[in-house]
Amino acid sequence: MNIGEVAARTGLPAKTIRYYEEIGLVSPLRDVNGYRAFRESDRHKLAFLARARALGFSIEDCRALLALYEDDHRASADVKRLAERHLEKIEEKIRTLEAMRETLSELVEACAGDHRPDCPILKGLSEEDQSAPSTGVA
Amino acid sequence: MNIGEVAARTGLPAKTIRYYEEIGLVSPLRDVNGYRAFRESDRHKLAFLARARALGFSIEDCRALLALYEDDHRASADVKRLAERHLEKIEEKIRTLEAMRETLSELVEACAGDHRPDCPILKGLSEEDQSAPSTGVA
DNA sequence: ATAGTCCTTCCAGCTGCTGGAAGGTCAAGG
DNA sequence: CCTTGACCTTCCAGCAGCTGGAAGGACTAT
Repeated sequence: MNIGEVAARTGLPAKTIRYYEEIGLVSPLRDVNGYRAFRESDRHKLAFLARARALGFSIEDCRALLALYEDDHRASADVKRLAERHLEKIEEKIRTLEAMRETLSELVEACAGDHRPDCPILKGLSEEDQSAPSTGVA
Repeated sequence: MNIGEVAARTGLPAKTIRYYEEIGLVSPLRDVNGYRAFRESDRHKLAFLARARALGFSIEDCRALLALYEDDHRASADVKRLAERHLEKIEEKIRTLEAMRETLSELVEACAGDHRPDCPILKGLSEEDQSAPSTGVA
């Protein structure tokens, strides 16, 4: 299988697949012409990665998940721990975004949105009394 | 005011303030010794930026907001449009993250998390029948 | 004079790709 | 045999938004 077919079948851009090879997530063979030759197992790995990435796992998490996936003697506890930590990060991000939404939607609602310069949004952003809210978002 | 004081009073790291100067968001004066000399107006701008960033606005959005803030003849409609577009992006991100949380928490719950290798999380990630979910997340 | 804390610039690196240039390879058609 | 076009290759640069560190100057207190 050439990279184009793998890309089509996994939904990953060819560029991304090359990048994953570069960082050692997959190691396709090479044809004599220099083209990457993907085995079924490579394609399978890449599909796994695509799904893990779609769930928001970092590349390093994906690497760990893949290692666990390929380890017959893994303990499901290790996988679960990883997933739980990730779940917490997602929930944290959701909370941060919801706080932003809350504040922002209040400001937006208060704004007339007409030709005049008076604007509660700008006013809210320039108010001195609130210390800069630290969202801790990455 | 030196950078240290501004950093302490805005909550922004000095490094970030230097970066904001580099990209033209603020233009502090310079003392004869080469130190940045921040005016009240600079500090105010930086506090504005800190709050806008905390609401998740991109740097370019912040630049636009700052320009509107300093334009006495702005129309609040312009500010509102910008904020609404950003609000939509936030909501989109929340939806994406909630979908991740949904899937992930199901997998986590299904996983025994013990010493055995059987793991619904890894199984879920390796299943072929579902095409790689496209979350459209950035 | 010295120590310690500030400040300066510059360069490199983080995540996870993505775009583009310059060029090799292959299959089909004339 | 030659060309066209679609594929593939490598390499280099860039995105956002900082962050860390090195190397060195400036200021304050003793």
